[in-house]
Amino acid sequence: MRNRSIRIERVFHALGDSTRRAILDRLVDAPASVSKLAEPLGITVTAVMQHLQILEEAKLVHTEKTGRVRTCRIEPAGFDALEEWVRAHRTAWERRLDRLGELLAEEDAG
Amino acid sequence: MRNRSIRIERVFHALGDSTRRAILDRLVDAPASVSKLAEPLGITVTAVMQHLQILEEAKLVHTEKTGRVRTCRIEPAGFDALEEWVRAHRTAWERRLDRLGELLAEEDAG
DNA sequence: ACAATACTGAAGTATTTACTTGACAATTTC
DNA sequence: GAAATTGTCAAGTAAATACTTCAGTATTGT
Repeated sequence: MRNRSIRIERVFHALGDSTRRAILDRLVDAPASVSKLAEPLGITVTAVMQHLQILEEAKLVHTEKTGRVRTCRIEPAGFDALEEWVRAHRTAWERRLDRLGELLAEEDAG
Repeated sequence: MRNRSIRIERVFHALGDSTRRAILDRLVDAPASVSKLAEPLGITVTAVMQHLQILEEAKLVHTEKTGRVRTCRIEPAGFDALEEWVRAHRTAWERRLDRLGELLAEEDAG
């Protein structure tokens, strides 16, 4: 079994904010420094740092500081966890509908 | 082109709360009334109503009132939008990594 | 008709959250 | 080594959010 222990809680919390999603949108194109991320968002570097912390906890972003600049990149683990969650819920729901369908078919036949 | 106009904004906002996710978990198993949803959550029916409104706006849940009871069911549209978003972001990111790989390979060769 | 059930609406509260400011630390660059 | 760049820390604020209570309104059962 793969390490699925990334708390989906954190992933959803992280993605629940539009600024953080904007950060992800940006990082999908290319890695960026904290100040480069802040610039188009019109918020302070401090604010971006706070968002980055949440994104890191959700394993949606990985950051690394070399010298005085912190480089931020997409990390796929959080996305994996999210996709997994959606898939699990959808299939559970579809299975139920199938069972329901069978029951109705039986009723019709009987 | 399919109807993708469900605001992903709303989907993420809806899923950003653990009580709402618990409601979804419950509805995946079976449809339920508002009071049945409230019972195991230990919150008032009013609170559940407020959550349901948000889940409906995100098209994750559909509710329908017949008589005095409102029945709540999973609606797949919101899940579709979510899956779509994850996939789009992942592929964009992977495409970039591929381009980067090619560039590095060229550098090595040259 | 009356009581019980199931939800709805308005209004209030306490906490969380996104953001700021301002002071500071660590690199680069000149 | 002085000055600019880039990030970090602590503390504060205003708005959003998840709840609550209480007072209704339909609908159903006796």
